[in-house]
Amino acid sequence: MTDATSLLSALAEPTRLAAIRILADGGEHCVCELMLQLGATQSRMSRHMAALKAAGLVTDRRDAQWVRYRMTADMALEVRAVIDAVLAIPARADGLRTAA
Amino acid sequence: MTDATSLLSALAEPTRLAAIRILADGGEHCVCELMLQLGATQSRMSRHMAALKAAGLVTDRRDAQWVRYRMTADMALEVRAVIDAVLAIPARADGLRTAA
DNA sequence: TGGATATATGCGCTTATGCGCATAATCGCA
DNA sequence: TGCGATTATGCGCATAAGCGCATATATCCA
Repeated sequence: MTDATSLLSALAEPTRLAAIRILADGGEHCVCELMLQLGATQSRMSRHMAALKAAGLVTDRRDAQWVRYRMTADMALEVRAVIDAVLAIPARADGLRTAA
Repeated sequence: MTDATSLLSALAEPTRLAAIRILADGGEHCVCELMLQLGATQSRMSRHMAALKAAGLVTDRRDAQWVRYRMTADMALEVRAVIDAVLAIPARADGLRTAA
């Protein structure tokens, strides 16, 4: 799973990458917040987060009726380095909402 | 074109990533060499290289009947950083030949 | 228990992606 | 000019990916 291709595939989608950008603040974010900020449908957002989770990039935690996502803590250094390098690339209108 | 998503998409394919690994030595490599080392069909290899070229990651140069590919020299620093980070991830049997 | 909120998932559809096959295009050389 | 070697490309096909819609599931609260 630490193979580069699956990592890159997980990141190579605008909405997913935008979600990673949000989670990069180190905090927890529920699906509802992510879908609002990214202007995504509920099912769409849910599935994309599931994909990121399957790739091992994020972790989820149930909190009452919410599911809080956060970046995986114990990530391989090489993987984390790739993510950091990717985030260093200025974000386009990747999957932004009103961009405000 | 410097947007992260297209960069990641270009890299998120085993054969293409394996080609980048080969080109990372800084030298020039013809399609014939790449297809041999990676065990890819001629048309397949040609198209993948075209994809990398379209993404701005490689440059081609006609040399007699050969087309020599090499990593793009004047690449954005952020892009180069991503590539380097990706290459730091140990290669699986990505698209290797006899692995010998 | 019942309703409201939040998230996940089955299903079908549309589009994108990767592939092989055959063929065209390019170039060197006899 | 004609042939061999190398690379690109048109075409059709199979599969993967992303999406919306509806529905199921989980949790809280009255």
